[in-house]
Amino acid sequence: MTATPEISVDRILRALADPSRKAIVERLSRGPLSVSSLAGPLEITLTAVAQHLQVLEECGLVRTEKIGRVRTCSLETKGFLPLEQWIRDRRSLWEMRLDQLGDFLAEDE
Amino acid sequence: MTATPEISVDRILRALADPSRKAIVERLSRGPLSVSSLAGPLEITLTAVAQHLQVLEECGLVRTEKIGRVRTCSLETKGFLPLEQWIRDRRSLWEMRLDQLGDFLAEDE
DNA sequence: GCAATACTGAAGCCACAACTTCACCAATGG
DNA sequence: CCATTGGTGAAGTTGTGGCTTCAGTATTGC
Repeated sequence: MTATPEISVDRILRALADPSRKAIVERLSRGPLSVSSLAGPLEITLTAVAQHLQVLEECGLVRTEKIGRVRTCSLETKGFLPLEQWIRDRRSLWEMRLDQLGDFLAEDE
Repeated sequence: MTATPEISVDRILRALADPSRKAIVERLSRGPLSVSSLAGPLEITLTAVAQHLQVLEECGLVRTEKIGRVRTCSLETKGFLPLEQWIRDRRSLWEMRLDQLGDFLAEDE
């Protein structure tokens, strides 16, 4: 019933799996930054950072806005929701199954 | 202050970013399965599945036990906790920052 | 005991994605 | 108005990870 349910989870996972992109998300969670100030601490070129930002933006984890010549990037926390929901689904399916099993076994651990 | 804090999140994300491994996790969330029954629906060899399972086991998302010649694989839902915590941390850091901003601005959206 | 099943280990292939470089454009400021 | 800063686009390089094949071991059933 959600908008783009499954595909987005794949893209979010792929996006966050890269160490540079994960680092970008972590830095942005402390507040918005320009592309060049993001590039500083990371040991990669400005171009690479811009490429990462495009991926993060496409999967809804980051929002950017260009004012003058500066592009300001900020975290879109709503972007995490599909992933969080996916994890919850795994757990609830698993526990549902364990309940059925409980009809037969009544053991500890 | 957690056990293996940051490294494990990286490994969990890398593990789940692969479509085959994500599919394995999804199928296992409905209940334990053997390696060969996991391999069936996926269009890859048994060897490939075994390799994926090793990755999933190493990052704590799957537990396996070999009885006789059959290795039974089950989901370890606790394995998701570091990732869930990481997401929560991003959000709370971000919102903390928004609160400070509220001292200056009092706008809607 | 023999065949089939269920997996394991080593080794090699290959596509892709993360990077780079270079050339370029657009704002800003002294 | 020229230099600097901030970013974009295209094109090429390369390492790695996901896959395969093949050969082997161990368990199970007939």
